[in-house]
Amino acid sequence: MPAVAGRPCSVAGALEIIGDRWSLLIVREVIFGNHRFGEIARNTGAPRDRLAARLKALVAAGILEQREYQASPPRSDYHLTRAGRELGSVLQVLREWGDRWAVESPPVSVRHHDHELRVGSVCAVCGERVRAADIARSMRVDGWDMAGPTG
Amino acid sequence: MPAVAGRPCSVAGALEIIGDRWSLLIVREVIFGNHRFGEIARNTGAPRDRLAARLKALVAAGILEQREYQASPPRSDYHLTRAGRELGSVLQVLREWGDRWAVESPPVSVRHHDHELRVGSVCAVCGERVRAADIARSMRVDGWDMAGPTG
DNA sequence: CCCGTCAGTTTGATATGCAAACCTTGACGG
DNA sequence: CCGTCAAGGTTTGCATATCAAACTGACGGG
Repeated sequence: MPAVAGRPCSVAGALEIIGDRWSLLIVREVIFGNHRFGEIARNTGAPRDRLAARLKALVAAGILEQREYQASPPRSDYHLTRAGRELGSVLQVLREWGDRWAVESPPVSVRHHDHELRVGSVCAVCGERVRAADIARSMRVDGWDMAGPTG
Repeated sequence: MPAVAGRPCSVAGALEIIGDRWSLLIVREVIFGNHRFGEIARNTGAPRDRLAARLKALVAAGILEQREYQASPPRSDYHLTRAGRELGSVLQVLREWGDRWAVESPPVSVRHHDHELRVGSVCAVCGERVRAADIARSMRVDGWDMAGPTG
């Protein structure tokens, strides 16, 4: 019996960690250079108790690390680990989708050299642009195929 | 006063639409070719009432469209719109992150031509690989900069 | 007639989310 | 001293959301 219901899948696994209402916004703020509890609370709009709980969970999940920047009274801020930094590409893609479909005009400008950044997906192996037609999926775990559980 | 608290941002806007526990798993299943209520319920593990509510919301948000495949008794299935299809790249990136950080070994294999797909980000404008150091951000809305509200 | 399928809806207990107030340590001002 | 303020949370009390499981209603087959 699997630990969780539903198809075993890395997307589900990822969402288990960062798929709540505030995690990605927290990571966004840390990427933006806002490392302190108060800054993150203000800029995300998250309730303080939720934020405290999520920060704790993200530290436990290895996405953030907590650094004490003064000892007395104890004050700490939050920095990205490698796993956290790699969420940057998730945020980029999500931002582009949001720019197109969720807002009227992009509220945040992202410059790349001297032009606006627009991310595109390529296959890192062959360098080709990724198109749905060139992709084939299959399940690697017993008891599942693409249609669902086989048992 | 803004409609929602927190920084105005496309990521927040996107999460407003697909940032709940089930939406991306629903889209995943539809991409996988599972279009019916029962299939999606079984393969995501979502409770049926939540699923019904999310499907309704995703249709309203223009991510899915509902098609009646028989009239009596009325039965419909769900298909992706353009906006929904474009969530594919979000899922790809999220899957890669999950493969690296959320699971022990990738449960789903994605083949591109004759090799395993690994997505990489490039700038669609200049073609260069995207690196954090080449990126500069700024807010386009009054009252906010990268540090937070200026008011 | 009875059973099964499908797409939801209803129900009732439980968990989660929220805003706001509160706590603690210390710095600063008078 | 005394009051006030800042930071980083924690506590409280209430409202809402979520869940599993049972139910509905329209069919179709045997």
